[in-house]
Amino acid sequence: MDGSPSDPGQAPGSVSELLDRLDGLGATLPKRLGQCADYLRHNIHLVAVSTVADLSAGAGVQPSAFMRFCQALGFSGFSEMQALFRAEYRELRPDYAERLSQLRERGEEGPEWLAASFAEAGHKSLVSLMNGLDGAKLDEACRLLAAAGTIHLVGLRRAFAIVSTMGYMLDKMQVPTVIHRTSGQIESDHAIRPGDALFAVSFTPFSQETLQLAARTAERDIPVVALSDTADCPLREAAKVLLIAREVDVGAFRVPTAAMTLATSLAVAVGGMRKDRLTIRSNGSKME
Amino acid sequence: MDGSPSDPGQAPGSVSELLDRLDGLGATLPKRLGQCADYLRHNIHLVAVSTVADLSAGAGVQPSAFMRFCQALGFSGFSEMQALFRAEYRELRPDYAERLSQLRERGEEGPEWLAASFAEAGHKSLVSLMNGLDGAKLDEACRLLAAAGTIHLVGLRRAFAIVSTMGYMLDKMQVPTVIHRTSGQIESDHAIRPGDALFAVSFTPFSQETLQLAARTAERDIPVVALSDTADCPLREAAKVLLIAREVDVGAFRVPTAAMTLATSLAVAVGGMRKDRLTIRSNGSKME
DNA sequence: CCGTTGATGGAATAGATATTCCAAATCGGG
DNA sequence: CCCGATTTGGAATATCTATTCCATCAACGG
Repeated sequence: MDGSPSDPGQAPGSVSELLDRLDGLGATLPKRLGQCADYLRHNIHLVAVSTVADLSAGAGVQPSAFMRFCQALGFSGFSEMQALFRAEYRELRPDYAERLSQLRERGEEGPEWLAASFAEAGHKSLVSLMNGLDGAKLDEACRLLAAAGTIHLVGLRRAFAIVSTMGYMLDKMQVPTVIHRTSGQIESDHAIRPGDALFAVSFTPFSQETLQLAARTAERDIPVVALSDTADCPLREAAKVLLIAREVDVGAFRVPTAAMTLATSLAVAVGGMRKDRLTIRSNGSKME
Repeated sequence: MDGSPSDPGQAPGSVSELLDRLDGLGATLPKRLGQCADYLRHNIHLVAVSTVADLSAGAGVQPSAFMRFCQALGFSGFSEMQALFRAEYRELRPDYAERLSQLRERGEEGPEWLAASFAEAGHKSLVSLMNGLDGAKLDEACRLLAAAGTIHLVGLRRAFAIVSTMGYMLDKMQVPTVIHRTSGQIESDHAIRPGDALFAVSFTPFSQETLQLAARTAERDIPVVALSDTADCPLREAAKVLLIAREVDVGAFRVPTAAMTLATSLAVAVGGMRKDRLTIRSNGSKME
């Protein structure tokens, strides 16, 4: 049955299985098939809605080469591979898009319509978050916070939800954390000591309290990591790293979906690095 | 050029334009084309990845009927219509899916990988939120809160981010709101007066403080609206309406994307209803 | 009840698209 | 430098999909 020796004979049953196999094949593929593999890895989302001609052109190869590539992956041909992507697409796909279109029939502005709109906005925010995300900056932010003694969090108004969540998660992971509420007193400053770090969150319009705390902390050479919704925010002066999460709005309102997602990722990553540090320090005996 | 009188001659330039036109055509369509319209409204997401045969079968009509339907919408044929959906799909589509697949190459567990995972989880949470959303319950929740004098919010730990955001938004919309922090005192109770309403948020594992405040408030016949991540949560006894928002997790962690989206929708809807109420009361003179 | 108009189903056709095939090119080893 | 094995490009073909056409059917007005 399976003539060629490297062919597993079985086609992948899901997209992630396919990606596994792609990784498995590694660099053993001939030049043109390698181009196909690269192109596929970077443009998975196109498979469901494109033709072999489109894809092969994108990869810079002949259709026949792309065909051979599909077969090298274990499929009978392109159609079988595409079926996989289409099936996955059908399942995961927003029923909410349908819902939105149904809701336009009976008047808008109701809570359900709002929910659908905010959900759609959330999808878009997440997409744009990932499109604009700078891996290096994120790594750096992570490193700074993981290296700190105590992590100080500040964020008011809309931003408070973010620091509240981060504070809760960091605390659960046993990372020393303080949430600052600048209720008039300036005493916050003294709690932030050399060796600590400050994570400041502020969206337009920025609260003076947050900006000032960040500025004073930076002046004392304590590292500040900032999260905002725009790159030209006053925090960029004080911050060693400025992360951006912009939300898609519905009317004048927005859900902090992207910011929340980014902040949570950061918290979990920092928690993970901290755990490693602890494990090493205590000589491997303390786990979990 | 355009022979038929009812044909606008111009094809829609986007999916939402298409839906507009669908609504415009309303019930003027003959039976079979009406079936197509219905099916399309409920299955928009299938168009990009299906054939005329699939869709017409789904709608229960002949391919030729579906063809006529596409033309009635102003397209030259099905292909032109499908192109629209495919284009929209290509644009909106998660680059983050690609990113995830690229990241599997160079080791996992880094912050960027986490962000991509949480983003994907967020997409799924939003989809499942909208799939499971009960419009009637949401309306009812909205009505109860809009009718209240002051809206009281309670939620601790993970839930605090939710009430914090709601409190901020309601306040911005000039809805009288109090966020309760049960810092030991029971005095919270006295602040909640007849005519008010309580919005209680609690996720597993539930905090006693929230549950108890909700229970005591319900006993006093003050309406309680609850938000949780599971239907069998202790709040269901006290609550007149229990809303559910379940999050997809990454490992042991989750971002409160769905809950945040639902809560924000509720807040905006309530704010809208309040404004109407105000406008009516003040005899239409106060607008903005 | 009949004739006209519009809608419908199904088969025929035109057009894409996937898939295969083979000659030419390339590569690697002796 | 040559020979065999592999890979490649492009054209030929098979398959599948969209699209049209027309005979039949239902609805409606006279």
